[in-house]
Amino acid sequence: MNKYRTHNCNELRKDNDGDKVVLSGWINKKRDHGNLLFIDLRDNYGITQCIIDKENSNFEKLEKIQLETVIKIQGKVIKRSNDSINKEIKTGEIEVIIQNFEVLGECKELPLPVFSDQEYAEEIRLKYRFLDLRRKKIHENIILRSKVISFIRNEMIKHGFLEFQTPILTSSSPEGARDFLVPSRLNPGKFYALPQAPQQFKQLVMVSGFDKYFQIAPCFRDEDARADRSPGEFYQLDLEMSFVEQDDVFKVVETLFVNTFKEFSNKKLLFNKFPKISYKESMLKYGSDKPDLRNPLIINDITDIFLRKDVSFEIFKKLVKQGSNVRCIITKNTKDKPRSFFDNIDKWAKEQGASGLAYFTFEKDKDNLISAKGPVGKFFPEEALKEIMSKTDAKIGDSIFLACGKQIDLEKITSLARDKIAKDLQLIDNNTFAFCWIVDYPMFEKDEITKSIKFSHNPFSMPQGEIDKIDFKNPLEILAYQYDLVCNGIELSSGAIRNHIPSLMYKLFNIAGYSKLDVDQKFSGMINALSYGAPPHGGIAPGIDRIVMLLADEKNIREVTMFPMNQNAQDLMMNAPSNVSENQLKELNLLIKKK
RNA sequence: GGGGGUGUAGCUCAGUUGGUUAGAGCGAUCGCCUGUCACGCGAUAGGUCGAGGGUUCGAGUCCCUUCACUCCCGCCA
Repeated sequence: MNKYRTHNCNELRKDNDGDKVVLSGWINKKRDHGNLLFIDLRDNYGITQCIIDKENSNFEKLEKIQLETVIKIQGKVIKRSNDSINKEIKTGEIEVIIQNFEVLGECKELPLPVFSDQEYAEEIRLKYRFLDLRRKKIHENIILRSKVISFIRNEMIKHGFLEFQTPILTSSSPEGARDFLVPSRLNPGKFYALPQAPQQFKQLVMVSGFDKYFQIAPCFRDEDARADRSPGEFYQLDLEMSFVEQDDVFKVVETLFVNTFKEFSNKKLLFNKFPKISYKESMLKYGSDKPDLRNPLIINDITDIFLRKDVSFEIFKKLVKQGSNVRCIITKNTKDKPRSFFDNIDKWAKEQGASGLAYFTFEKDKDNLISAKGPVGKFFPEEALKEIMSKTDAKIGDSIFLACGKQIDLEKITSLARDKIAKDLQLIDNNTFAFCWIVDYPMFEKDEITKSIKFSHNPFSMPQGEIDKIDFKNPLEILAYQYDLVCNGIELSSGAIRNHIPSLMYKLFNIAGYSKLDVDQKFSGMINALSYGAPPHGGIAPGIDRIVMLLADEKNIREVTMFPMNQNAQDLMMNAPSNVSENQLKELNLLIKKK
């Protein structure tokens, strides 16, 4: 028999009545009645109420003991009387009468209470993460994360994928995010980089003939943090397949996500077959390439209305003549909303840096004529209103919010407004997951500052269309087999069918300003491998942390990360990053520049 | 790099128009209490009001500077 326990703290039931047991765990809570003491003993599995009275010689010692001390108790299980059963816990029908106990791990006065639903400052939670992780909600989140990863791994293996590890110390790449660098001792002055993703390696795995690969892969990017973005490191389900087209990848991923989300959440899936939305359509209808499809509001472009002679909204008309566009959002049946509802949204838009949102409501007057009610309604005669209604599917009683500006600013403000208005009108069903694919990303985009052409996503993506018919003269028109998976407005994943043809790759890199020599030098491993018989291949890499975040219904990625860093990329518990000794620096041929 | 929010007891927070000795709950310590499960009751200790400077007869409160944490923008192929 194990000397620490015969049962865990979630095991004993009324059938155990009379059993002699040994339990070990943390003191979760004490309730001291002077001559009678209740102790809630907690371990990973649950809680068992233990009890001792003054007759026992251990009583005084246990009465003084600190919460969160680890103890072992020997005792006897007894059934609780009917009126003292606790239905909140699985062991609530019994309790253990303590006969003897032993302290296994002492506990100092706590810097934060473990038994409490209160929220605490992150700083103290991160410093004492081992205490924070004992708390119920986050403890369960971390267990969920483990189960999700196991489940995904099983599913992948079931579908014939092989799991491989790829190097953590690799080379710096010129594209993408900022690298974390590791100095090389044996190669003075040179550096390894931690992989931003195993992108090149997984392609090399395909070239090596392994057909289907996956990995729960750590990825390192030295960029600033956000609520849904850990600084430094995160995990991807990295996967790649040979001899596939885009739809083959989609099929695998959809099956995986539907199964995973059904297994770990009770929320509804809005689509079992994820809709595909082109990048262009998404930017127009939702103002974003990560639309929240739970939100029924849709953006329409009605620039043409402001070319009509009978419309007299001169501010917008002037801007339209100068090249601006007008986009709008229709809200259904909002004619009875108070003025303050509309004005609040206009005020909010101004706070977001826009010039505000104009609005009016479609009405019918007593002569059955359509009119517009609202501050700018008078500028729109009936015929113009009819045209707006047919373009936007608006009905009498609906309202319209209008924004005018340059396309990029319009996309930004209408996207934000779409979220804001839906939130105010409570249009979003929080009990739903709405997945979609965003497809047909442009291969290139124009850098607004330098005016040069650059890759808009992954330079290794395959352009669409027949290869010998691609119009390289108009690079901004070239679409790529590049796709994102989005759920509830969160970007979960990016992927692509890869370009496995070196000659085509040189052409595309040339457009982005890289010579053949540049490509040969910077991507030598890749380009070399693709020259020796590479299969067509493609893949994707869903973010594990964000998947768990959605399943755990958490807003912050640190709630599903066991030992996260803070916003300044510091580990407050381990004191990382830290200074190193002169000797270590010397070995690495490094000098620290004094300020 | 830029913008917003927060910072008061170990923890979570209150603190009015600038005005006497800065408060509460939890936790800690001590005492009372044999059926609680957020047990209850009483007492005690615990404060550089993030830091520095300024205005003022007087600053937790107003002003300036600065630090920490956090959210957002930039950034994240």
